[in-house]
Amino acid sequence: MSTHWLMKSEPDEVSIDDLARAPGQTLPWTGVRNYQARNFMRDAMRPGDGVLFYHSSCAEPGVAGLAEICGVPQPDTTQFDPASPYFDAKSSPSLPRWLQIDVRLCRKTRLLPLREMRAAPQLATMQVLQRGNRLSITPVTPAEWRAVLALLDA
DNA sequence: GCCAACGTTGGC
DNA sequence: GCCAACGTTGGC
Repeated sequence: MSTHWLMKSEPDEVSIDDLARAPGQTLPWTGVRNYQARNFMRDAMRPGDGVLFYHSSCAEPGVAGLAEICGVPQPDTTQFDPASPYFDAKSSPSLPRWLQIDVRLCRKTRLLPLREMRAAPQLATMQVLQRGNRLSITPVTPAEWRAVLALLDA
């Protein structure tokens, strides 16, 4: 069982500063529309799991902070909202297709750029760095987690 | 804006 | 169940 994760967010949508400003520095992680990522939430995430908060699709992609999983998965509210870009007409409240889970900020860090991550041999196994990776949630091994923390503190 | 990689859709 | 077409992701 994994206890660490990397979660991608587009800072134009939800940035590390948005998380820092949120009540309780906690936000529901909504908008996941990939079954593999959903299944991680449903089957493997536990309260207290460590999260690398990653900024993607932006000028400076990379890890922007440390967070943790809070609570248990719930139906993603955006799937039922016709005004939301994440609306899913094929889902229904009686049989929700997509899940959200609360994420709480532990600390904002320096931006650890993707470029620097790629250059670190001890991070070479990270799933997010593998060719063609598109998953918005990926498991992080304890060794990878420690290596990222070491780079952040360096 | 480009484009490689990958997931999803839908006809058969 | 196959698989071609299409849409999305996300770094560059």
